[in-house]
Amino acid sequence: MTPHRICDSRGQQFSGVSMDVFIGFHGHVLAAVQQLKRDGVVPQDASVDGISLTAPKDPTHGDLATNAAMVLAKPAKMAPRKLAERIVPLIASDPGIEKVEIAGPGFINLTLARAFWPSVLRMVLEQGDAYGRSAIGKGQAVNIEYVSANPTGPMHVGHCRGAVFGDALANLLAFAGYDVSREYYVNDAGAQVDVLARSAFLRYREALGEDIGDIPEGLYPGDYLKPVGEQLAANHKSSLLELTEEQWLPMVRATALKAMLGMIEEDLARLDIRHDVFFSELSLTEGGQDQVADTIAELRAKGLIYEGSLPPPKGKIDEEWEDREQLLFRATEFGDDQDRALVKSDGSYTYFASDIAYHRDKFRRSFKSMIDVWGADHSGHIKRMKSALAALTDNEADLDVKVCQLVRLFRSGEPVKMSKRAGTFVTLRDVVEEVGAGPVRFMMLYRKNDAPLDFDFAKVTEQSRDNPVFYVQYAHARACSVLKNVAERLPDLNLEGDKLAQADLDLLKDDAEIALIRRIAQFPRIVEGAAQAHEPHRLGFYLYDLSGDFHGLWNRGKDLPQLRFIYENDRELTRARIALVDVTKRVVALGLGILGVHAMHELH
RNA sequence: GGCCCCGUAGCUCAGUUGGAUAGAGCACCAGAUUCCUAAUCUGGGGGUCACAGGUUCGAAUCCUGUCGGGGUCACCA
Repeated sequence: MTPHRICDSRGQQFSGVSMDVFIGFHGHVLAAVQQLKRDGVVPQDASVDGISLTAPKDPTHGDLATNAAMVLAKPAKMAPRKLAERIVPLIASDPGIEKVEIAGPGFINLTLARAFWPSVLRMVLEQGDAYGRSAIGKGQAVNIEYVSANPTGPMHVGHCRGAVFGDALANLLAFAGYDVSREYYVNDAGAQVDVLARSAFLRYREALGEDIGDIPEGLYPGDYLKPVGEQLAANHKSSLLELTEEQWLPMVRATALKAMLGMIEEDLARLDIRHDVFFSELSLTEGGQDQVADTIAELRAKGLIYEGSLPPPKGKIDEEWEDREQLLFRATEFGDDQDRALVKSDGSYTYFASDIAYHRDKFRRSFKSMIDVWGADHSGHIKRMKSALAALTDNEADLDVKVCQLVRLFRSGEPVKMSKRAGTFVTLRDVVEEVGAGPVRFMMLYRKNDAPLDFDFAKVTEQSRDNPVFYVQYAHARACSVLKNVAERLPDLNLEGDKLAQADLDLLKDDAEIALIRRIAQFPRIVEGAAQAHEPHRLGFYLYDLSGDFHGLWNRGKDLPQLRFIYENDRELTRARIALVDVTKRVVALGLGILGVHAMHELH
């Protein structure tokens, strides 16, 4: 593929397929391999799956490198470098490729024609906000379940990371061409919501004028239940007092649940998080049906359910532990270290039992691909959940459980102490109000999900290079600033819309300029890689690097005025550089958009 | 004791799913520095990728074992 074909193809070549600017060259390498197969140099059945085409870290290795010769050396029974010599002439003829070299153990390094890089810019300008979008998802439906915090109170910081992670991952997958459904599993069936109801009932009595004293041990003490009590008092006057707990509890519970969910939705909205579906656990067993029982029956039919007793828990001695026969799922058949209980001693279903039914329901809603975002304390449950789902769906469903490790809060290096009992835990709302949604989101994503994360209130608002939030936002703001300045200083320079794409981009020759373009060209690959690995943090690190290249280029203009973006002595060159600035700005904004962070036009 | 995660520069962490001489930021050292509204900038030193085996053309990455740190371990959610 030549550079010209790349920039001339408007809808066709890039609609529906990867916008990776290197994809054409990859095809080229594969075509060369096909030729060698026809020539009998490489056996027909040799796999080409391992052949990659990547941008090497070291620029002296060219723009692109392929391992094709090394991968095929064994099936072809040839030394890698010998085989490389056969491949080289087959790709060297492409006019888009300036130089082909064999290096190291058998890498084939391609140096692209200098004119290729400006063509990348032109393409990005034409693609606009579609740049980097991918079709690898093929419209496949993906269900991503995240947050799912118990509806018994406001969200605290602990929920924050999973919430942001799940939301950004959902954005990312949507950007990569998946059909994403965002789901919240509402645990409205367990004992904790009865506790919620009793706590609300106490507040109801308080609202009626009764002195309730201290909140008893075992009930939720938070003030956030006072409005619920007042609402109950307004709706029912004192009538609930006449009823038995059995009678009032369902009513009070429903009112309290609705209030709690409303509060949680508000908290999430502060972080720009909105779910498509709130799935009620209670709904699994309501309305004359019992999906949990159905689920257990299905598993029983597969011979995976039995009555038995479990060995006592190891590690700590639990006084209340009693040996009893219970209904168990054969998780050990799937590599779990124990079979798992489905029914509690009081006869109700365990959380696990409901959760299986819930995942079965997702599958029945035709989601074959599911992602769950869990806190680290639930990691021990992954195996049993996967086991149960595999059993129920005959391995047709794919479940990826992403575990978010703990967030440790700091204030200028000092750990923030939190105690639920003392009521000193930091809520999600506190954090967002103090530092803003954007910084919270970015910091929560600037780490691998399975590594612990330190969150320092002072750090996220610091204006320096070691605060990535600021550094990336600053790149965007700086680009905006340059665009604004050029419009003022050179008002007759036509920079509107697609005029920018007509700038003579070949004038961009400086190494720092090319380096920035190379980074921009990586964007679609980063998106695809992050989407496939379910790792949004890669995007955050990419944006930091991209911002570094951009700031670096700006800094060079300090010493060398001829390298400044706005160079009044050369209007055409300025136009070309403005195109580069504009594209950089767009890519930063696109990347931030996927992370769910609003790109700022000015910083103060 | 079982299972899961982690172990990379003095510190905090990346590492394109197995690629070439392992990279950033902070800190440290040496220079430069009043600016296209904006974080000062440039360069430098610093590593047995916890350890030992294995897999192969090639391992920080995959497998096994050891050591160290964290989480979790009937019924709760």
